Amino acid sequence: MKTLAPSDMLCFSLYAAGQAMQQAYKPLLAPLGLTYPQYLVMSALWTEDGQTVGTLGRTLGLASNTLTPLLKRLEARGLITRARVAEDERQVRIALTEAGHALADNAAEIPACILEKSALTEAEAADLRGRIFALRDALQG
Amino acid sequence: MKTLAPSDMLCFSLYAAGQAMQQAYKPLLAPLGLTYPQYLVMSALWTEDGQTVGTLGRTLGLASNTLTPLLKRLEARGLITRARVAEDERQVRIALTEAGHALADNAAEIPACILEKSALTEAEAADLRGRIFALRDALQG
DNA sequence: CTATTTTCAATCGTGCGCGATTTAATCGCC
DNA sequence: GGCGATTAAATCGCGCACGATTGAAAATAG
Repeated sequence: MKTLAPSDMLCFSLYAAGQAMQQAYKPLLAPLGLTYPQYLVMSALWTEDGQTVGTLGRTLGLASNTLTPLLKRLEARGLITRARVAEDERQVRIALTEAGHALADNAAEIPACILEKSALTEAEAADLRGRIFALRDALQG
Repeated sequence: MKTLAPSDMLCFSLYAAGQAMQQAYKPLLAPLGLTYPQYLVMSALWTEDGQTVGTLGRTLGLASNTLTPLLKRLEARGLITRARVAEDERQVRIALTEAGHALADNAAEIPACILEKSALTEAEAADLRGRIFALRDALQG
């Protein structure tokens, strides 16, 4: 059994494309002062404000050991607030500040820019996205 | 313009699938004592031994600031050697030790295991790999 | 109603990724 | 041959990811 070269590995294609994607986002996120994982968190909050750390983690596939420091940085920037939930003091609710909410406007053009860089049509991108999510589901199922 | 939820983003599918892939590899790599990036480096060396740090970096899309510490760990484990190239003392050649070469046998079944976990046929996996590499190329082109 | 178990977030340590800089060797040009 | 420019690797610092543990709050069992 010959060992596969990275260029023949499905896993490496994901690894390399994921990094290329982060590089593609970098110049678009730099004006917002966000890293790529921070942008994902903000996107989740723009979609649904007031999520708990646990809900955010389930959405993004991240645990508190990753999210807590990241959220503290967003809080330090004044983009979010972190507060214990009254009904269940174990949970921490993340809420957008006015500045955090306003940042969505500055990020509005990013998806179109990325789609353009990807050289895919909207339909092709949606199809590929579906296949990749299916792969993720199969891998962790 | 409404902001996209992570689940509607092509970038997030890559991000999430990449992490799921690493998780899928983890139990297979644990017996070898390798992390996933270390496995990619070893795979590159199993494919072509004696590469320089720069060549490895170009193959994997990693710079010396990532590779140097990783390679030092592999060297400390006795899997590789690091030596300056005589004709050009700026370069460092990475060579497999006997142990490093032998480790390929223990890793021989990994690609088949991953393919099985992915729930794809070989042809489907190859097609998806091609599309994802094409996306990477478009993003960094 | 107390005791055990479970759940949620935070903390700690390790290993990537990468921007920026440094050091050293080689190349190009004169 | 000498010298500035380029190239290769290493170093430094920061921000993720994640396994493991901790501490506190809530749910459950007895």
